Amino acid sequence: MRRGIEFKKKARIIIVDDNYEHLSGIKELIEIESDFDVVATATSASVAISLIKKYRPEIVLMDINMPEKDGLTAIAEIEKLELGVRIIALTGYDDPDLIFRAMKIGAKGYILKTMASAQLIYAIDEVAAGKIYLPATLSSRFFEYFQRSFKEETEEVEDEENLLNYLTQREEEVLDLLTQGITYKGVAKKLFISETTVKTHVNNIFQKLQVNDRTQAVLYALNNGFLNKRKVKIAI
Amino acid sequence: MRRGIEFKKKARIIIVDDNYEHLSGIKELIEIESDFDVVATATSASVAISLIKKYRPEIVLMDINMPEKDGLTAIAEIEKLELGVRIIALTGYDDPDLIFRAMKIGAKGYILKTMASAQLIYAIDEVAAGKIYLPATLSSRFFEYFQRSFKEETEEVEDEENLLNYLTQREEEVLDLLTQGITYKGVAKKLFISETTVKTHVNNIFQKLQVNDRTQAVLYALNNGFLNKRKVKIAI
DNA sequence: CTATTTATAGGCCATGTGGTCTAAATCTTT
DNA sequence: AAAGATTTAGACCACATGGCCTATAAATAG
Repeated sequence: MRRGIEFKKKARIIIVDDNYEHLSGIKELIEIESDFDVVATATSASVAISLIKKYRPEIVLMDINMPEKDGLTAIAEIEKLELGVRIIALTGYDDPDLIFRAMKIGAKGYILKTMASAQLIYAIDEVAAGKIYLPATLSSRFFEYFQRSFKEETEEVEDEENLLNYLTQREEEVLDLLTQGITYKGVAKKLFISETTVKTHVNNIFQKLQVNDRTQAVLYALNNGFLNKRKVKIAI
Repeated sequence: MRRGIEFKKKARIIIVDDNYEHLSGIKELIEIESDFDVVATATSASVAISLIKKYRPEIVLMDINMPEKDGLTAIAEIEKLELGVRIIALTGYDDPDLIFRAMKIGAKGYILKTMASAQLIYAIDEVAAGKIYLPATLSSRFFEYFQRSFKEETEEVEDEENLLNYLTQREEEVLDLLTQGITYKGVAKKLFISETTVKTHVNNIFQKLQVNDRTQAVLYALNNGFLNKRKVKIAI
């Protein structure tokens, strides 16, 4: 929109792809069809990382199907450097899990090799402008995967019998302190009750949770959303 | 594309909005501009839920800024019913947190009231076709929020000194068994070593983790990505 | 080839933990 | 008002746990 008025800095790009044919193909495409500046290319992730440190490009196009060090690991490593490099993942597969993982570790875009070249340029444009770019088809997949993984997560917790529901208020308080690694004495002091009372509560908790020591009780509590209960209430 | 050839079932829609003006506006818009069937409308979430149970619509347009029972809670409840209803969240705010939460609990679309009516129809079209629809601007926000929350999550774990790194392999094995709530005896059996050896390891673990009982050790391990280490290695 | 680390194991003792039983005061529910 | 659940508390006992110490074989590092 404001093109032509604002100063247009050519974004510098590094392309990484173990397939040399494809690499030079993309390079040419970008040089001809766009006004980005391809400052370097690499056919392996390790070389790419040193090049990135050297050239500090704005954008990295990263093939994530490479032998030895794979692209995802490379992306994670680059992100860790915190150089402000914006990485676009490039691959032949529209596997939702792959997309999800790439976005999770910080990729700012994800495009398929089969996509039209115009879309590649557009993606770079968007990412260079600070946005995140996923083609509509992929973002749909991403969302499905996202929702599915989230549903499983909450289902696991709410599923069937959650023995935590049988605990009384006081027992929950005691368990809460147990999950902080506090002893009988400590709990007694905090709740202003005697140590034996705490023991009684703890024994009742064990029976209700069907465990026989505090570690198992704490693990049960943690695995069954004891701490999450509050979090979920606030978060959703 | 295959329009006209395939049998076109009119998707049934229920619209929920506490603002009556707006509600009827959308209703008219849909009835005139699309061929969806608005089977009912509601101005409160609780009424909406009973209507949904009765009419079993394919699509629900849900305003998420409503008094009393808010839209997000309503969406969560409807999703829990597992009626296969596809919900589109409708609101005036493009708050990324709100978008994220809506998608998290299962909304299949999210559109702003300020958006053009054509976009609303398009969104319904997409969602009715089984896809998930987020306008480009919102999906960008969503992704940013997604990445940010994920980054924080991993940073918390990798941050600074992780005392777990000082543990030897054997100590990690022992701790692993402790995080499963196993006693000295059990650990000894599993590792084919004597009970006193286990105690020695455990004591060393305590010192390294700067704790003084197993519960605290387990909690430290869990909070500092002990179990995640493997997961992360496999997952990323 | 020594020095260090790691894994192994034992003893001793204080204290924490868990099992079981009883029981009273208080609060809910019917 | 009676029945039931919850919270409180005690006694008793077996055993698990944790602190502290020493010590040896094996592996690793310098």
